[in-house]
Amino acid sequence: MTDGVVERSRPRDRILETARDMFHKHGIKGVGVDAITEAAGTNKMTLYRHFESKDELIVECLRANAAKAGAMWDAFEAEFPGDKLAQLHAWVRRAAAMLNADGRGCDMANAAAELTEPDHPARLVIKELKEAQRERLVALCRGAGIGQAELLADTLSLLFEGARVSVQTVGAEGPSTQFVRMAEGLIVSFRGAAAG
Amino acid sequence: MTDGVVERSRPRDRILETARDMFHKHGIKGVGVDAITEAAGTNKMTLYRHFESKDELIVECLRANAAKAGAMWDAFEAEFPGDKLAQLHAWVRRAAAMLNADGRGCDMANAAAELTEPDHPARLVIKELKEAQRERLVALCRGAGIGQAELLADTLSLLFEGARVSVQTVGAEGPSTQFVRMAEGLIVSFRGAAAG
DNA sequence: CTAGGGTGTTACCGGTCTGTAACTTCCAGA
DNA sequence: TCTGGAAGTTACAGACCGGTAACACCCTAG
Repeated sequence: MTDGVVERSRPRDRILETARDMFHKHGIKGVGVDAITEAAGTNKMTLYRHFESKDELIVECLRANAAKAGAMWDAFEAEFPGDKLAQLHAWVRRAAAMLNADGRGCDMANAAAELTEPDHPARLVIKELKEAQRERLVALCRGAGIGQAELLADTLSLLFEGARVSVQTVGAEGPSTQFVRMAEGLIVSFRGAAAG
Repeated sequence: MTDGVVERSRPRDRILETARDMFHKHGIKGVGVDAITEAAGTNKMTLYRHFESKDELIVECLRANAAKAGAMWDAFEAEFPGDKLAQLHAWVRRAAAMLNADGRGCDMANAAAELTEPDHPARLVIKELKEAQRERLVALCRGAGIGQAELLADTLSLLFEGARVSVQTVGAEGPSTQFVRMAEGLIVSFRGAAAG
């Protein structure tokens, strides 16, 4: 009931969406396939007809997350076409909004914390997404005319990543409240360094 | 065998130490009490004579981590008595060393990712330790004569936290390689702001 | 030497986990 | 209306989980 999301759509989509939601809320190892299928209004057999294992379901969920993240970046470009600096500021606002969304951190980071086997198929997806995110942030910084684009991008991404785990450990009233100020200050500082 | 640590000491200590090690490596939900006691060279009954539940064992492990972290801060004070700026630099070096220690992130953050129940006893320990760490970092920044001590401390702590999850997701060759440069740059920048 | 507490051993409980088999029901397209 | 595939249902396998009971052992303090 609390994890509902049982709109009428194809079972595979319902399972995927429900699993994403429940993994996010309760962690991957904290949710069994039975609970997922029940919340999705279907059953275990149907799940195993569409996904060959729970691990594959996990991977598919993470891929869906990656796709959603990709769409976010595209939305920035659509909203401020060509204006990379404006897109960078949009990213900061968007990141800050995520911090206040709920007390859970990044699904990718959480999955990496749980899936400790070094050759787990999910680790590849996680790494790919994180590297893609970094490249897009670097591209924004570079496009915004910032000299040390990689360094700023890495700094901003570590700050954001840190802020997300901070809300998960000490809550939304901790150091993460300063995220926007930090990020904006860094952007100003790096732009100043490029100009001066 | 890989998770050995079976020196001859009192069973309780062996269990605690082994559990800490295995929780760190494989995650909390990824390790059962049977595996812990076997690696500690003892048995499940002995575990339950010293800890009333797995949850209590978890809490005790996190407390041990907190104690070790506290000792680290005391070591800074012992090495550079009174010189808060030197202690701050020592913290940066120490933090960087932790990044290259192994691919696993902060035990507290990982535990927070796994233990999603909002009233889990471990969450209190996690929050307390993180807040204590923040206060000690703020004290160092303030003692070093930095004007916006809280802001610098929060920035450094988010950077470090982010770097730890970064090594866990993309590996040690990702953005975390720039951690020292970022941190030292920030310290210089904040000191300059105080002077000017 | 003896008593007693800490420890080890074995077996077990009820529950949950991922994953499968065999069968029934439903529904859309021809 | 017929048919074939997708979906639902029930039951189960085999493993593991946290936690407990009952009992044998050993080692040290008195």
